[in-house]
Amino acid sequence: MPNAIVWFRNDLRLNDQPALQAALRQGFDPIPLYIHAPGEEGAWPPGAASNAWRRRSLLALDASLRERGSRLNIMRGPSLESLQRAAADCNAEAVFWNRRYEPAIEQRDAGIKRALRSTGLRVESFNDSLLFEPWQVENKQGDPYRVFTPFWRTALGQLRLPVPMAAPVRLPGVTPLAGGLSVGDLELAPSLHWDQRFWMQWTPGEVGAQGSLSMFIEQALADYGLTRDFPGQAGTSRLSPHLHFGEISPWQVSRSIQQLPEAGSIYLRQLGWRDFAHHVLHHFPDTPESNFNHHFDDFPWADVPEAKLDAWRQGRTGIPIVDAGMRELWETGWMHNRVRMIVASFLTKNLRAHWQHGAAWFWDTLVDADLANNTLGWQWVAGTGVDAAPYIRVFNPVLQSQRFDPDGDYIAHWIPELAGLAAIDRHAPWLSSNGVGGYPRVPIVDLAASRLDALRAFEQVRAGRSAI
DNA sequence: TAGCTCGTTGGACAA
DNA sequence: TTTGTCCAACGAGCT
Repeated sequence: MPNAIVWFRNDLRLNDQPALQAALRQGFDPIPLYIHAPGEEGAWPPGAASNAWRRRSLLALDASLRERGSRLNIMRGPSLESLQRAAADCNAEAVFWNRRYEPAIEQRDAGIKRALRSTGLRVESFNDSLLFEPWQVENKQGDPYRVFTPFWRTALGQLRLPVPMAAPVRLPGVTPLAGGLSVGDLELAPSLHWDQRFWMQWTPGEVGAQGSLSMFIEQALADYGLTRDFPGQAGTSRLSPHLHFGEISPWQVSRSIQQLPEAGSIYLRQLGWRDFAHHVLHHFPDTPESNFNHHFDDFPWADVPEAKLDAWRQGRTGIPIVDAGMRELWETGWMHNRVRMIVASFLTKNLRAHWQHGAAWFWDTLVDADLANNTLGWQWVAGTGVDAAPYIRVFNPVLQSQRFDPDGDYIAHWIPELAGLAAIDRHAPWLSSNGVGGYPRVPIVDLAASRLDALRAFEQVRAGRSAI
């Protein structure tokens, strides 16, 4: 049988794997290949937490390929040269991969496709990661959407899930490519081993992804609409890193949650946000670097001292719900979505730091760091992004804490210094006369005063806009 | 074309 | 303690 290279990227699975299935269906022996080329990701090479996850996911993929008689070949970039070398080495007639949508990667892949085709190779790419690719949904004017709800209404009307593609039981054997590396050679593990505790609650790879999905459906899906906002409860799917690395397909998730149509449709909407983020990133490729809403280009961000940014990063702001979230992030590589909004609002509204400070920290520390989602989320909270709200919304972290962590369990879990306080005092310990150990006695910023400052700064943008 | 509706996740305050 | 109303009036998307 002729050979075809299956270029694995962010699709580290064997079920529902369109590129792999295409190779098999077209009568090729698949040669699985992963190429390490962080320098090709533009301004956004993967962060430390992403690398730590990817290392384990690659090991898991290699193991399941070996169980089936194949193996994962690993090379170091540049990608085009690696593909050409690999193709020559194994006499491949075709190259298949699944698409990515980061602007730098889209551009790179288009060039690679042209170059490989010009040498006579068959090259095909597929969607493996989205319910709707960015160009499949458009409004009645033929333009991209800028508001989620109309995007999702249109998208849902077109939703067709593909037939499941089971992982192949056996795969043809593979002769190792010349110059092939091992996963260890890529040096993806953090040098400080700060990720050690991550793996008590995460299992990167396809098996771990299937486990997360099963656990979510058995234990949390039925109450998803009620409990997803409460960070102290296990009410969310925790599928985000698995989806980011393509360890599970959005189609399988979508099919599975339909067991419970009502709760399922609420969760499906979250997958819709994922698609919408990719839609926005594709059509507005400069948004990782600049404001989606250019009226904010003159917004008076504060020049926040590094010490205060560090207090935010390290969970020492003196606002318990903020610090609990930042410590959860540092210790697990993940943060509950409700708390992401709270810490982001605190950084961009109360400290009035540019949202890019936050986006950069999340990018480095989240195991689910995803350029589309990270950019959309930060710009949304900062008010510079896709949200047509006519006035600025400043989260009050104390109110959010009282509403969504009413018993203070989440705070007590991540901030042991405060566990001795009565639940009611954990939201704003500076109001309590009881000791709080080494925890900051007062917040690094006055919430009421900084809120008014943020509203005034926003007013400036509005005034500037109407003057134009 | 012009007008209408409504927008993931809010806060403050009055009743 | 809980619930309702206003905030101040943008702009995307549809009809």
